[in-house]
Amino acid sequence: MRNPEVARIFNEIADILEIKGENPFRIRAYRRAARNIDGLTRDVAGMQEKELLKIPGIGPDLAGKIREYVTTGRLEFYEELKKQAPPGLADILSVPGLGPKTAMLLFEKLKIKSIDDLQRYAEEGRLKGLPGIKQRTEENILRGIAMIRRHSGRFPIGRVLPVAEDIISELRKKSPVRELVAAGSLRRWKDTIKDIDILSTSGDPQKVMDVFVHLPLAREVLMKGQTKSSIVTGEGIQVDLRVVSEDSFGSALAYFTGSRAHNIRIRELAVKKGLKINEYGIFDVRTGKKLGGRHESDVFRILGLPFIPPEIREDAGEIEAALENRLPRLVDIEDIRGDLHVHSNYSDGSHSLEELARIAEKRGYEYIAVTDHSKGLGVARGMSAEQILQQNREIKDFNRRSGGIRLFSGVEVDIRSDGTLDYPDGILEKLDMVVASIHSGFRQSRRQLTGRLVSAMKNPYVTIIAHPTGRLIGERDAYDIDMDEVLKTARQTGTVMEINAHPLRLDLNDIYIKKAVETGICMAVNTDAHIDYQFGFMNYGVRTARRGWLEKKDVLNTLDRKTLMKHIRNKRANR
DNA sequence: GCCGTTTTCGGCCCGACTGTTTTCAGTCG
Repeated sequence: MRNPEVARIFNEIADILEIKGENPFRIRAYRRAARNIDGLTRDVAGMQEKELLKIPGIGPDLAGKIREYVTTGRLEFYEELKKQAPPGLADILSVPGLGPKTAMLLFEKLKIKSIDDLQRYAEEGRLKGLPGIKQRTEENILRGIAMIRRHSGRFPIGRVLPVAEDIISELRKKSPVRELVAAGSLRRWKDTIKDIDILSTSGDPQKVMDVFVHLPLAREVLMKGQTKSSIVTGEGIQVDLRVVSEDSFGSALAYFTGSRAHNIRIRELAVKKGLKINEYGIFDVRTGKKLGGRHESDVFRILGLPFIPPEIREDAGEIEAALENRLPRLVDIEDIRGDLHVHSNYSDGSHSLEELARIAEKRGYEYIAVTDHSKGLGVARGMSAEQILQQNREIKDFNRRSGGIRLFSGVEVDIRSDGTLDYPDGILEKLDMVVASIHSGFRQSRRQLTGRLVSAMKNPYVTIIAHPTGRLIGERDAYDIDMDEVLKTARQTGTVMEINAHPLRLDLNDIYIKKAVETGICMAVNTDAHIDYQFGFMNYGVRTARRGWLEKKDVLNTLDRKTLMKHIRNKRANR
């Protein structure tokens, strides 16, 4: 897959062009192309010019550049550009408050071409005296450098959401807010978040701003204005708060939910219809009359579009789908009837089977699958063959007694480094369902890792592949597998792919989910819960599923118990 | 550099805040 490479190069080209002060629309064209290539499920290396031209934002020029790069491994235009602006120069654009104009100035006047250079000059007070730079700017640059040295920028959503909830509840208690919601990438449920955007309405915006910048968790105040302020929390997360009037709330919410690329497309549509959209409302350009803005739905309605759910507002085809009235009907948390991957105290979970059943019942589930670790996973107190058979008997016994919730007997069987499973088929066939996953040998070759998953999927008793890429957001990269091959095999064998809802996993991720949907395979959204509160992770999983355009019909655990069992037996029968 | 029910040229989303300015450019989202 060459797409990430091509996307990176286009982004770097955009950076350099920006520093050179080129036409902003040309720069935007490169960035848009980069983004669309990155989100593509097909490899651009295998596409002919004609197919490339069908990608939004790719015209004859960029199609040619893509072909040049994938066939020769080199892009002449890019090599030339790098000679004109040193590659490190683009890095200093990551310093907050420092943009392309300043970068060029610093390079021309002082030959600064890296963040290290910049820091040295700033510390020695040698930036002062350049046009537009005085004491204050120098201080801000040093603060900015310190900040990016502390944090790489994006945080897993599971770490950010609780912070946002804290801030929202504090503001509710201490300031005169009416509406108060998180917007931005948090409302779109991206798996990683750069900053928290909060939107509110209030009769006294100034008071809200005052309370906000004095919140105990505000370590630093980046800016404070009449209607907009920014702070940085102790964890290093930037939080932007915006206050608007009640009758602008809807348009402001649409605007601050983004994504930016989505907004630009929406506003382009508006311009074509003689309308103007900003955070204050939707206006008729000719008469200046305000047509709406109180409710977010106004924006879509006035444009003649169906409502687009926040999770898919990425300019990744949702605008086209809306225009043609073929938006997906996304799966909803209410559709989920059970969890097919949870652990008990038979292995490394905290609860007994009875306790798990009570927790699941409280959530309104019809069933859960108890899937403890297999013996190979010593660290997780994996079960011996005797133990799992014992557990199986206990589950059957429970189901006989229980009138309500149903427990499925299962296992999270380890896929060993040679691709074999940790239990023989003779044991697996006694269980209702089998979840299989990789827990070791992450550094094997792409071929080996792919082969392990493929051979596990070919086992008729393997129902679900759990956390298929093994990534831990911010801690461990996905291991190197050929996802096309894996999805193709899933399709052929009738194996289900998991969307692991743990907020550090969210694996498969949105991009792969979309690809899986296109491949036509069935998925399951599971929490992998080890303790009661983790059952609540289901929402993260469902939101991620929605980002991948997943519909209810694609999700195994939206089925009723009988249909679900039929699905599982189907694979076993087709061996 | 892309794009087209304003179609092969001339557009391309829109506004808030900061710092250094005496009216605005740069940056950000």
